[in-house]
Amino acid sequence: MQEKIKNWIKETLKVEEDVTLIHPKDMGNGDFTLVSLPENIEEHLQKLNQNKLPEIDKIEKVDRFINFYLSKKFFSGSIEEILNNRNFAENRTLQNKKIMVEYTDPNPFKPFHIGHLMTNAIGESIARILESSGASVSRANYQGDIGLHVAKAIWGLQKRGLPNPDFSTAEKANYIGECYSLGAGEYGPIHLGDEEKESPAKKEIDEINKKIYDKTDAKINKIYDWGFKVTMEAFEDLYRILGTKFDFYFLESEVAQIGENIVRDNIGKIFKESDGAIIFKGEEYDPKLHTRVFITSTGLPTYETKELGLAEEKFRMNPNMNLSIVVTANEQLDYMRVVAKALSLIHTEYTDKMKHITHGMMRLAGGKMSSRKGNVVTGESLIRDTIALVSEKVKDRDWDEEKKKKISEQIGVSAIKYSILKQSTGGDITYDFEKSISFEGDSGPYLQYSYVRANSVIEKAAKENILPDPHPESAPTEIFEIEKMLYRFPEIVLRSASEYEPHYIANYLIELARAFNGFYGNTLIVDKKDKTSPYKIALTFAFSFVMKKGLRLLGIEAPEKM
RNA sequence: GCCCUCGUAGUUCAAUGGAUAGAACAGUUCCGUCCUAAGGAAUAGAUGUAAGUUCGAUUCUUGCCGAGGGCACCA
Repeated sequence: MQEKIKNWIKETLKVEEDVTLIHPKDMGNGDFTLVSLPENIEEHLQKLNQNKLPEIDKIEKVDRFINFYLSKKFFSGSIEEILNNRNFAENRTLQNKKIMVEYTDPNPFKPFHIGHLMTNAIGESIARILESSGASVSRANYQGDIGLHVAKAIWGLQKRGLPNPDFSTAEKANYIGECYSLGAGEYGPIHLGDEEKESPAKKEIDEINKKIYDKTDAKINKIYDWGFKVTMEAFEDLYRILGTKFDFYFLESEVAQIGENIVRDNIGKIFKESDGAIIFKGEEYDPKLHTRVFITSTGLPTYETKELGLAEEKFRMNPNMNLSIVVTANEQLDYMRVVAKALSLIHTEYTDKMKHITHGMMRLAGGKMSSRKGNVVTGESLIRDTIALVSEKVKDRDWDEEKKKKISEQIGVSAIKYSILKQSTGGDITYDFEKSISFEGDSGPYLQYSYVRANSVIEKAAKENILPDPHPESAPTEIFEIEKMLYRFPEIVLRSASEYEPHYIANYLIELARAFNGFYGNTLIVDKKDKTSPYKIALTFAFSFVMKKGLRLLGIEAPEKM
């Protein structure tokens, strides 16, 4: 609609350059506003009025703004479109584009952290938003299956012994996480007064680390295989609850050699030797970049090198890929720029096909983290605790156990995901545990609740045999705020996709829910005596459809009951 | 020291260079037999600072102040 009005304005006024057409902040100022310079404004107004589009009811001038009011007919038409078009709000801007999104990236043998939870929520939502623009999206997960962290966990497992076989997968994974913490704590130097001494555990852990690489110790191999399987299974359980299904799993051990070959093939051209290490001098290409080590003086490939191997592997596995997106925390921003520069020198054809999206840290309000005591708040425990608290709230509902479990998961996950996605990616967020479980106001459960309310209205209408009717003849003359918002959904989705920003959708949905709840509170929707009831029910249908679709784009499920 | 990100109500967050800077939580008031009150209505409260560009700046540029992250053998 925005494009249509823009084109009409350009044609009518015979201007070539783009015009500024926006939604006014205050709906009392119409549905669209043309911002123009003071000269000729009267003349423009006259021309526009003479050549008025059928969808436009009224045009008026306030200061230098020309405001357009859409007609009731347009709104009822948009409601009709929402009801008839299952693909409403989808677009084809990325049709035939192959995009890979890498996100989550937890490490086997380590806990699923809050950071992984954030990356997952953002990555999944971006994947879905791109899909709704017609892209063919594959989801990728990259995991560190080798390295010191694994050795620390195995050292801890040897010290404490394997967990009780009756433990659930999640409990076993937590146990492994504790063993990792034990190993990590013992690895550091011991302080004796002012003296610093290497801990005896360091030597043992380094020894284990070597054996993990060369696979010569049968006992360690066995623990490794068991631990790898347990943590990966535990991650899968979380992905199921979170609503993610990955198409590709990349492992550090698989891409390390590929990356090393790339680096060694380009020594002298792109990479240089320095103090025995192989480095890339980023600042020679761009003052904003810096030098990074790709292969250490002991001959081991670093993270940067593995990242090169990973990129190459992605393009190999997914030929003709148009875009490779990686979602990580902010702290990787500067490394990734250097890596991206090196990669674009090796493969110029990748230069415009890589995008790095970063997010901030999640801080927990109220001092909930107490790592020393071992009860660290992990992503896994955050999900578990939130769901448990929701379960408590719905325990008296008249549903069977399975339904209670499912709905508690849907609500708990939405509480967490919404608090991550409601604000722009990039900044730190504060997760207030207490607020999230109170479900008040600006929250995922509030959106879900609005959806459930709409559905129960629809159910009631069905029982009373009132059919929805979006045609203007049955519409009340009043134009509801909710009508003025529903038709804008496709614009919001488009913007989210082009900026890779889910929060536009989250903010839109909260305003939409508020508009619907206002409508719901002030209007009797299902009423046999009311001739406009079928229109109001159609409106409710349209709201329910858009809300469900919007929640889906955020990676949040819409429960049938709450 | 250099590079990146960011400073908006008491708090947590919004605002494609446009109108009176939007919400939510906390505060003060109302609305209970009703399509689920996990709700609705009302009320009060903010752009770190100094310049510049512009008809017009929270948004763009620069200085300063403040916060976080990154700057070679960890990932």
